[in-house]
Amino acid sequence: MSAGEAGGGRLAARHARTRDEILDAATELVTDRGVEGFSLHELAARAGFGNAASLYRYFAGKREIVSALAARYLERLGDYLRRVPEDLPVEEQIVEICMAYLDYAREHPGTRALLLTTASSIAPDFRAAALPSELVVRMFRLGEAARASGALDLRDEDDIFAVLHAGWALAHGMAEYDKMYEDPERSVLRSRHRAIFRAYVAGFRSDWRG
Amino acid sequence: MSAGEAGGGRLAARHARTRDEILDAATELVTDRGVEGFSLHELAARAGFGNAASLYRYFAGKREIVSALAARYLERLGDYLRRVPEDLPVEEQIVEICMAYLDYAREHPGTRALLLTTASSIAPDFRAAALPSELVVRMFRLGEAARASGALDLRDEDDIFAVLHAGWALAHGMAEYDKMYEDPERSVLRSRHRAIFRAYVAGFRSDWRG
DNA sequence: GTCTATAGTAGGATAGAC
DNA sequence: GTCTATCCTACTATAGAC
Repeated sequence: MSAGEAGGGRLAARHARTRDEILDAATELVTDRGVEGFSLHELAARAGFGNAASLYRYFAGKREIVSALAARYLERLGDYLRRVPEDLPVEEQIVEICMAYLDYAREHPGTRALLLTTASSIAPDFRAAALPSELVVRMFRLGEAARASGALDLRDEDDIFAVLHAGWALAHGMAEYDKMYEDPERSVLRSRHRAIFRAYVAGFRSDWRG
Repeated sequence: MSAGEAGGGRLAARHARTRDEILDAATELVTDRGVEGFSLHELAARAGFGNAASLYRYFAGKREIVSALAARYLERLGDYLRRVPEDLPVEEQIVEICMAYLDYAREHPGTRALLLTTASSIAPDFRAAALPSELVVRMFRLGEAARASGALDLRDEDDIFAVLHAGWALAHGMAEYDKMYEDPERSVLRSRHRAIFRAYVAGFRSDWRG
């Protein structure tokens, strides 16, 4: 290979690494103060630069940084969800997917907002990409399996949607609640959370329409 | 009564009315763009003033406006919750309280964030006051009644807390979800939402600990 | 590729005429 | 009580030296 190629490759790798480091620093700031609460000046300082100007060698501007950050953590949330074994019984699988969401929220506090909100003032056009469709499909398959096996009382697609809807809402709400009341003994609560998710699933076992 | 008193009273009333109008305008702006997304200039314009300076006759600054807004909507949420009849069966009462939260969220979109988040960049010290303790007490009484009557499988105070925790999370999450996917046929969904809340309560009827 | 310097903008808040 | 005018600060982004 030519020196030019090798040098280019190394430089590109270094460039990518620096981008990652900037995103690492941005993560801390976003966690602490939110997307609109941190400045590029602060970010540059935390990433080891003397001035914000240097950041523009790596990103076109704040919007691009926020976009890249959202993409990164969307991917990471996907990792958590994918880690749930597919061979678990349907009900447990639903519970564990909720737990995975909660785990993500605990381990990446403050990044969830990136995945949900349109950071309008930063990027009027920007909306975080959806979860990989592979995962969305998995959720619906799960609901379909619960319907087919009779594990849950689901009659049609609307019912399946209701269960998934409720699951997302519950997991999201619990993550939100936990964020407000941070707990020193967090590990104790995991079993508690799992029990609540089990109650949620159990609620759909027999007629729940009224 | 003296003319001074009467005049003072009238003027004070007019002052209060203007304050209210400002808050009305602020509600629209907060709903559209969020607490940090609107400027006093915009607010003044929408409230019928030519310039932001006039606002300072009514509020000390933006922080005070946001605080007053939060107080107003906290009170309003209280109204929704109080409207739920106290003589309903326990389970239904829990369901209807969740529905009341959802109704509030639908009818006052965008104000919920005020009640939850610390609007840090606007008011570093500000955190919305809690719900009137009267209402918090009611929730716990409700959980206690569900335990005592055996309507739900609750063994101790932690279990009661778990039910309430789950209810809040579910209602909050559903409101959040609905906000993201606004629906033209919203009224159709109310029965759907109620069914989901019923499923949630039903999940706690028999052993839900695993 | 990092720096200094600075342009350009926006928003909160105040002074003072009327 | 409302207006015009202005100060101050903070922030994004760019230009250009090194």
